[in-house]
Amino acid sequence: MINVEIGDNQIHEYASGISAGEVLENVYGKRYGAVAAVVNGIERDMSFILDLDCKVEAILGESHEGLYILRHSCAHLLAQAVVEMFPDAKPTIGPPIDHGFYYDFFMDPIGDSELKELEKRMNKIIRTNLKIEREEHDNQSLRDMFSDNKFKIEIMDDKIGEDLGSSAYRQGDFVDLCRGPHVPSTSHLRWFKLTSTSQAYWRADRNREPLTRIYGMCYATKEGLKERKRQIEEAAKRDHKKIGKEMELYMIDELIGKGLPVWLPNGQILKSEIENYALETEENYGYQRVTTPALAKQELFECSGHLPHYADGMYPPMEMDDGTYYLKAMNCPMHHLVYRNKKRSYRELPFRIAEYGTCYRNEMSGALAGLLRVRMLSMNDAHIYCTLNQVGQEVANNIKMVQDYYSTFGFEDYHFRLSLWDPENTDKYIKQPENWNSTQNHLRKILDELEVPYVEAIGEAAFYGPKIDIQFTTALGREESMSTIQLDFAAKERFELSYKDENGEENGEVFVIHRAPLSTHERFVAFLTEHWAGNFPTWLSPNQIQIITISEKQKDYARKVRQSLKDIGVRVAVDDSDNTIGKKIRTHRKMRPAYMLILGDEENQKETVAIRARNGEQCNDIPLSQFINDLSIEIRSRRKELLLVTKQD
RNA sequence: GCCUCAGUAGCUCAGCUUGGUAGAGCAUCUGAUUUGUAAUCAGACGGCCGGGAGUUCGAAUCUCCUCUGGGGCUCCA
Repeated sequence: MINVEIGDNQIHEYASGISAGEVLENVYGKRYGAVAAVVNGIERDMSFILDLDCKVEAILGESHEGLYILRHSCAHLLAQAVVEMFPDAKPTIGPPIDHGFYYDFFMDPIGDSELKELEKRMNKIIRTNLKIEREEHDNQSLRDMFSDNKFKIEIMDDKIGEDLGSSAYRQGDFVDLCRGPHVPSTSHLRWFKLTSTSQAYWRADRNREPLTRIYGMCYATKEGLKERKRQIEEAAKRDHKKIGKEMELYMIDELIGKGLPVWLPNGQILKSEIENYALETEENYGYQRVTTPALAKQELFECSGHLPHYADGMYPPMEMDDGTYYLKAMNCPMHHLVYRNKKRSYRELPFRIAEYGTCYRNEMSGALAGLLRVRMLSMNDAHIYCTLNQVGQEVANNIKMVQDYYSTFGFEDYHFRLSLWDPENTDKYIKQPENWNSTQNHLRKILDELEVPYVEAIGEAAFYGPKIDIQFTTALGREESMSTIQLDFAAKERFELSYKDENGEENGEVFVIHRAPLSTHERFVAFLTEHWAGNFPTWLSPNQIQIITISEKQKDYARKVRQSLKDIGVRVAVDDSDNTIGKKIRTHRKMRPAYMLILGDEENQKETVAIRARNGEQCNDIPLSQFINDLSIEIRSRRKELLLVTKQD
C-alpha cells in the first residue's frame, strides 16, 4: 500500500501500481475536467503509475498548464491526420502556443481545401477516441523507430547528454517523439479549429529545408473556443487598416509603392497633435531640435557601422557624379556629426538633440502591413550624449517620459523588454564582448533600481548596443516593439566623440542613448487607432465637433456656432443638408466626432447647444459660452475621457 | 524574399462550382421633402470584373504569368 497526498493535505491509501488518473477519479469523480496530473511537482500523464508515497494534483483542462497540454496533444492529432493524408510528410516539431498550436511538416505546401479535409480527419480521430499512450525506449530503438525522419534524428542528436528523448507517444498507428505529458485520449481535443498555413524553415534558418506550418486554435471547452472566435471578430473591428480607411486617415497607392502610406488630412491631424505634444514634452526635458538630410554619403554609413551591419535594411546606393549616396535608415550618424561639430565641454552634457525626420528602411515586401510596418518611417527620434554616470538618470527620465506619454494616450497593456545581443551569433553585432556585458548589466541595474518589471530577450539588441524596448500586442494579437531606449557604446570610437572634462582633459567616454518614445508616427497611430477603436480623445480627434441642424432655419446660427468654435482652434464641421436628423447622426458617426451639436429653433433662440456625445450620452440646454469654455479645457488638458457631458449632472 | 488566401462601381459585397449582353445596398448628383437624436421618397450617374497571355464560336467565370492587398515565416520601430 502507498500513501497519496491529494489537495489540502488529505492522505489516501491505495494499492501500489494504481495510476494517477485512477486516484484523481477516485477523489474527484469521473467528470472533473482534468487532462493530466502533477506527481511530486512533475507533470505526468494520467496513466502514470504510482508505486511510492507521493503527492498528486490534478491539471484541469482550463488551467494554463492544462491548455498547454491540450494544445500539445492537439498538435499530435494534427500530425496524425497529416501523415494519414500525406504519407510522405515528415513531422518535425509541433509546440503549443497562445490560443493554440502549430506543427511544422516537411511536405509540399497545402491550401484551404486540404486544411478542411485535415480538420475532418482530426474530428474523425477524436470520435474514435484513440488512447494516447506513452512508451519508453532506449536511445537506439527510438532512432530505429524514426530512422525515416531526419528531423527527429536531428532533435535526438541535439538532446544527447540531456537524457530527455527517451519517450514516444502513440495513438493508433501514429507515433511521435515526445516528452509529454499528453491528454489520455483524443476525445479531449474536441474544441479546436485549424486556422492557417504558412511556410517556415527548419530551425528558423532560411538556408535549411522549407517546411509547411499549420496553425490551429484549441480550447478545453466549447465556450473557450467560441470566446476566442468572438475576440478575433472584435479585434477585426478595431483593425487600424479598416478604421483608417473609414476615417480617411491614410491611403496606400500602387503608383507610390507598398509600405509608403500617404497621410490624408485626418491622419495628418493626428500626426500633428502628437508632434506638438512631443515638442512641448521635449522642451521640458531639455531637448533641442535639429533637421538633417534624407540622404548622405556612403562614407558616413561606413563610419557609423550601418553598412557593415545594417546594409540589408537600407535602400540600395545611388551613384552620383561626386560619390555614392544612401537614403538614411536612421538619424544617429548625422546627429553624431552635430555633436562633433564643435568642441564640447562637460558642462554641455547631457547634450540632447531631437529630430522629426523620416527614415527609409528596405523592409522585405512580405513584411509590410498597413501602418504597422512601412518603408518610410516618420520618427520622433532623439540622441543623448552623456557620460556613463549620467546614463542612469537619462534612461530613467526616458522611461518616465514613455510612461507619461502612455498614460496620456491611455495605453495600459504593454511590457518592458531588455534586448540583449546573442553571444552565440555575433555576426549582427559589433564584436566587443566586454562592452556588451558591461552595458547590458548597466541597463539591467537601472531597470532593477527603478523597479520596472521586464523580460530579457537574447538576440534583440541593436548592432551597436543593448536596448530597452517597450512591447505591445496589436488588436490582432501580434507583438510589436513600440518605444525604444538604446544604449550605444560604439559611436564614441567610430565618430571620435569626446568632451573636455573637469580636469581639462579630452575625455572620449561619451555614451549615446538613442530613443524613440513614440515609436514611429505610422506605428503609433496604428496602435492609437486600435486602442481607441477610432474614438480618439477629443484633443486628438480629427473631427472634434460635428454640428447638425434640424432644419434650414438654423443655418445662420450653425455658422455662428462654428465660427465661435473655430476661433478657439476647435476642428468643427457643419451639416446643414436637408436630410433628417437621424440620418445625419448616422452618417457622421463614421468619422467619430467627440461631440455632435444638434441645433434647432430652441437652441437658436436661447443661444444654447444640445450635445450628443460620441458615447451616446445626451445633454441639452447648455449655453454656448459654457460649452466653448468646457470644451477648450478638455482639449487643452488633453483629457482622455469625454467628461463634458457627465460633468453636467 | 518565401508559403497561403483574396482582388468585381468611391465603399461593403453577390455573380465564378455548371463559360452565353455585369448586379445589389451605401456614397455621389438631380428633384421632391424642412424634419428634435442610429437610414424620407423618387430618378440619374457610375465598372475593359487588378494587368497580361492562353483555351474557346464566346471568358468576371477555366489555365498560366504578373501586380496589389490580407494572414503567416523571416526581419524589425
